[in-house]
Amino acid sequence: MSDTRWLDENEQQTWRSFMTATRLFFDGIERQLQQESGLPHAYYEILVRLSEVPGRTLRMSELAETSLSSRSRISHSVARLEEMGWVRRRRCEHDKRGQLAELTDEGLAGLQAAAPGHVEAVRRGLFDALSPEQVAALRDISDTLVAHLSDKPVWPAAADRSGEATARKVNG
Amino acid sequence: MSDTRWLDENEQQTWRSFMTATRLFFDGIERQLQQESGLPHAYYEILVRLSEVPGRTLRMSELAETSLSSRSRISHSVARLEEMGWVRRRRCEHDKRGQLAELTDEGLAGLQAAAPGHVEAVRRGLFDALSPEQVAALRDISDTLVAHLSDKPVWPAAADRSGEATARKVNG
DNA sequence: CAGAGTTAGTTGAACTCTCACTTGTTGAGA
DNA sequence: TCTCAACAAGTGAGAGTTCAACTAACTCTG
Repeated sequence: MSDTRWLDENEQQTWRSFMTATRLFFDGIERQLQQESGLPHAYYEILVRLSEVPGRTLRMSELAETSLSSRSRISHSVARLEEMGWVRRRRCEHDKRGQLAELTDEGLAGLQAAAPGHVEAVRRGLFDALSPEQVAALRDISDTLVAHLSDKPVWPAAADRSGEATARKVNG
Repeated sequence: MSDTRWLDENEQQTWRSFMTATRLFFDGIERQLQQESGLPHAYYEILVRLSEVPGRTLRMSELAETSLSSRSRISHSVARLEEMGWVRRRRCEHDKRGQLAELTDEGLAGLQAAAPGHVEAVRRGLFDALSPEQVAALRDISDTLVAHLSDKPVWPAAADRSGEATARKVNG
């Protein structure tokens, strides 16, 4: 631990620029969605996932995985979306522990209403700025990072995403 | 508004990959800092900015700008850091509206204690995964985006960052 | 210099997210 | 079959962020 691999000048500047770019960009995305559709980006993504699946229905845990959310977050989010009438919860037939989240017609309509503004924001903030070569490079880099981080994430996943029972056993 | 410039297949996949990569990466950064140092990444950045400036002191609004935070966020964050004894607030001489935020010795020590783990996480999550060419490309892309988004952000800045008085005047 | 408008910073409410804990269910092995 | 670890999901407290409203100080301009 004593010999930290510090960042050199180039890495330092790359890191800061990357951080600044992503903050500026995602803050803008978040604000656009919030203001025009009253929806956090995370909620929008949940709706997208549901809309893309046959039956517009997914188990809570699958929804959590595909939206890169914790189960707890999905519970809270779906509860909120259910209040809005955009998602409906149903019991799971074969596993009584399970719950199914289904996108309602209202939810689909809401998503379709929100989509144009959101897509426009993504285009303006990202693709309008980058050359085709940069877009290709960005995709390559992102794919590399996703592969890298899916295997061994920067930091062990939250206790919430299961495994805490094991940890308890091991530790106590 | 009716002719949305939808994303084509390549853009769609680039966008999703980019989103996934940044989420995975920054979630990891956040978790590492929180667990090892009990600090949100935003707070860490505040400490870094203060540590880099002569006198380890910055006006609240300058701090807000360089940390890409709203004034309100900075107010809350500095209040929290002050409670911890890591930052001290002082009055500003020449502008009685102003407040100066100063990094204390404890704050500097805390930052120095947090740094190695954080830097290691950045390296493991980002630079260990990418080739030198990819790092160069990432820097180029990020610089491009920062320049683009600083000029015309995806979405108008929050009311908090001033200008709402003007808006009120124009609208009313 | 008076008043209008602007700027610096704070505050509180509302909301989301995380973490740790709890409930109820499933399934494998003694 | 009984038992207990593993799993699915929900819950509530605590923390951070945002937004709008507010106070106070500054600065123009007539």
